[in-house]
Amino acid sequence: MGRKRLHESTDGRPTVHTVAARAGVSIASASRVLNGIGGSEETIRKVRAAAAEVGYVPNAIARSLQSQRTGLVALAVEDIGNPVYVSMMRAIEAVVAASGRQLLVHATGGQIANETSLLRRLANRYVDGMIVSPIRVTDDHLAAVVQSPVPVVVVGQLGADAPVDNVRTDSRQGVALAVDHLVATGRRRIGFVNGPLDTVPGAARDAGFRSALAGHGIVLDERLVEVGDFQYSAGRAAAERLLARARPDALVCANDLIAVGALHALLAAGRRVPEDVAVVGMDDTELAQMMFPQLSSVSLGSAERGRRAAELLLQRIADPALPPRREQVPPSLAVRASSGAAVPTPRPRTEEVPS
Amino acid sequence: MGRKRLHESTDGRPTVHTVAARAGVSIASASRVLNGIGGSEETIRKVRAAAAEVGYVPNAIARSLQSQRTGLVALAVEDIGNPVYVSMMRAIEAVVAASGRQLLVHATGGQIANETSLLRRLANRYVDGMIVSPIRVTDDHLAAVVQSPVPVVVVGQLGADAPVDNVRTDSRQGVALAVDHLVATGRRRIGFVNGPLDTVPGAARDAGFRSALAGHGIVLDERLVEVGDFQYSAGRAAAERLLARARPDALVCANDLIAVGALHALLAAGRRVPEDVAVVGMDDTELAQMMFPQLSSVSLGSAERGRRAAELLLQRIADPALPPRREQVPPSLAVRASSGAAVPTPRPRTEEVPS
DNA sequence: CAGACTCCCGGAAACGTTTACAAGAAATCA
DNA sequence: TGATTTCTTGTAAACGTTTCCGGGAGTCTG
Repeated sequence: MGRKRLHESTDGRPTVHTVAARAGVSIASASRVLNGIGGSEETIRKVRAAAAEVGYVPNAIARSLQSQRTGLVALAVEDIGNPVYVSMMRAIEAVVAASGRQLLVHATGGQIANETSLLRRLANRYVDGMIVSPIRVTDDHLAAVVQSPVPVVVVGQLGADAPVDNVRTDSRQGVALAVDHLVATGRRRIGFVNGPLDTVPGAARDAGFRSALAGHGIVLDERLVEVGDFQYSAGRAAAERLLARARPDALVCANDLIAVGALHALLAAGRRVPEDVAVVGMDDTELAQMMFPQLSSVSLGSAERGRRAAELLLQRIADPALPPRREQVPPSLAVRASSGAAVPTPRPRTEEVPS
Repeated sequence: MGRKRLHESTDGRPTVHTVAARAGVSIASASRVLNGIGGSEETIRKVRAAAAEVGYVPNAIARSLQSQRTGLVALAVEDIGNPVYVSMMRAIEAVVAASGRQLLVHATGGQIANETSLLRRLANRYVDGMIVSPIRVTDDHLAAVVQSPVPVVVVGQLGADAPVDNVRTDSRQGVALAVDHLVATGRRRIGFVNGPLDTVPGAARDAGFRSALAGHGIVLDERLVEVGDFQYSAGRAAAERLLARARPDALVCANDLIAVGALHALLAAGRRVPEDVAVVGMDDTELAQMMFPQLSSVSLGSAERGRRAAELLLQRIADPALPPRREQVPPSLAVRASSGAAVPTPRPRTEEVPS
């Protein structure tokens, strides 16, 4: 009686039951045909026809519940407007796509609540695995990562010995590369425009800057240090504040967006780059090459870190029992016009121009 | 017998059965407590404790199968490296987040197969709805959109009367705005660096350029038209080819990335911007303001289009029976230094600088 | 104190799919 | 022809959750 109405809802979308009924076979046979395994010619024909007639499209959620996988992988980053994450994403995408999965990206906007909620939501089986690149880390956050039901790989620094797959770089050393280069080219009043100190990269870069200066025996003038956030306009504002009270002969910037902001601030203040002030950015994004003058920038290997993170993730999905691994990608410095000794500003040298 | 082992797998993660058994209540009660509906104090205490002890985390896939919704919305775009999609994404994100849902982004890389496969996969219930912004449209593609089991909103041009929610702009008119402006400021040899003609926006902008010139009675010199793709480096290469064979006094570029490439090509060729050649980009992205000189650019209202698309999507999710709607956002022109009459190049006027 | 009402609980159905298992039919082989 | 294998099919369990429904205990009301 009531039993009979089970899968005959007139309004809803067709299910495998609908198809099976229409084809006059069992749902098992229908499912098998639709998945291309087995079935006599006659059955195959009938099921295919029935499916086409009713416009059957399988429900991926139900399939995933059964198969315990979704074929989806997620990447959570702060700010997708930052080109460093774009290159990281492209690298991840390539690896993930090669494994037949699809990559989804979520921008958390730097709100930690947002990121943990994402972890709690997506990681609860909507995706087969997840790569997160947090810039702030709290205990709550770390707990969410560790407890996640699906594999999670972290790009960036995490608690010292959290049992989590982790790909990092040494951004302290990265800042040191920039400082060394500037000192070697004769700069002494080196300023620093950083992101927030309560972020992991912000803190690391601050420490790196101080220790690098100390390594050269330079006493840091605190007026040469300013903090904004990791965006263009805040970077510009921070640089303007700095320039209003001090006269640096070089600026190290905590990422390329800040560096572009600093470039604007400098030119608006009538300082020439690099003649009066050298500028070095960080992350070595596409943006660095798009600017005038082209920006020197410290590469933190974002594409490489993304690639490795994706590989770690796929390995762990294949074998969840693996021990936690940690990989490190070394920074390197790309010297371009913005920190060249006496390169004329507006005309980049041809060999530095991307082809 | 075998019946008893049902939910006692020793290896797997805890389920609501595990929690219920441990708390000594039924799964119904456990579920109710975990969802915060009903339950005596005693039951609530026991279930909460049991859940905490076993580290229970609900399986979102199973929940979605039951509830027929996931709380996720997807956005599929070509190239997430293009800042125009970043601003669109931000606008969408704001609307979607306000509805308590999460936004996921997928970059299709312009491969049409990729996009239809995404539609076929994600739209099959992994998400509650989807916004797609295709630049190439095939019949197959259109069929995938129309047949999608979940609501889909298209940003951009689609077949004339496809029964699909659609938010578009008039990019022909957008190009006309640029041309009108250049003509009004005395330019006559106006070149055009476009994206691929087999894309919807590429074709529309080509048509717009030609008809705008014709509207001013200017005969188009075909050597002033060049095609690349919508990326920076291809745009630069295209501009170089154009400059090698013609001497424009202005360049209209089909988007801001191309415009930046053109800027490089011009400066590398020793032409001053805007004194020798005026440049106008398209999309009015953040990038336009980051360049030297700051780029004039035609805004196609990407943020507004995103916002409207998100609203249409949410409305349709709430009521799938709505008739298909179409909205249009008018273009507008932001004039900056790159097309100013005689503004000195390196120093942008302060009022044009973002604060 | 009987009846009505509320509250809490457990059994079981339901979401839509895949798949283990067993049984029946057909084909092969000795 | 009888036994064995192969192929196809259908029944039903399973994935993990939510929720309808009915029953039982307790409380209120007249």
